[in-house]
Amino acid sequence: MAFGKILKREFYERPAVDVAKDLLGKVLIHGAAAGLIVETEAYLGGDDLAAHSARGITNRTRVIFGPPGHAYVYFIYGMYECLNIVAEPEGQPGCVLVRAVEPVAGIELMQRRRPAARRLEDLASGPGKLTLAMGITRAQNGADLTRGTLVVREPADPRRVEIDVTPRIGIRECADWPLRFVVRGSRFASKAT
DNA sequence: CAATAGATCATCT
DNA sequence: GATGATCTATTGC
Repeated sequence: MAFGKILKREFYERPAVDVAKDLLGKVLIHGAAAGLIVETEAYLGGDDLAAHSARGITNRTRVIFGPPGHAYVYFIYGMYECLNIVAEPEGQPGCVLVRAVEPVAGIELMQRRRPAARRLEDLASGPGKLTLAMGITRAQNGADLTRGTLVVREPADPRRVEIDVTPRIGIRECADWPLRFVVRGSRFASKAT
């Protein structure tokens, strides 16, 4: 694989907002499938009531309070899974929802897993689509993203990207907080920009 | 095009 | 028992 180094634990051990912005342009890899991250959202601790961690530690939210650089995968709407990456030092809640990637490897595999996607731009242009395309399920909940089959790497060809900031999608609480980050001009981001 | 309904279940009240 | 960090197909302009 012609990608750069795996991001280290320290990358994730920072405020969720910083991690969310800096993940744009990095490469999400699961097995043979890989994609450039083009859209993320930050979910914070404190008074961010939109975050799953806002009501404290439960069986489901446990990993959000755990060490950074791990995956938080949850099941939503009876049908879809969403991938988050835990940020902040251990003990502090905070994570980054990965909403969309630009497919760069294992594209045929992803297309097989997403027959409904007619165009490359629709393969992983949303949190539910992304997990389907990449084959990510709750089996990956708690997985360490600095080792194993699910990792994030530096891109082979790092490019500087411009970032658009918008409110987060699909939430009721804190619906106007500017915590969604999108690679400007990307055709692979979700549509509700 | 935009708007809407339906699918479907883990989690928390 | 209600709700939700969604997606797709379908309907109606």
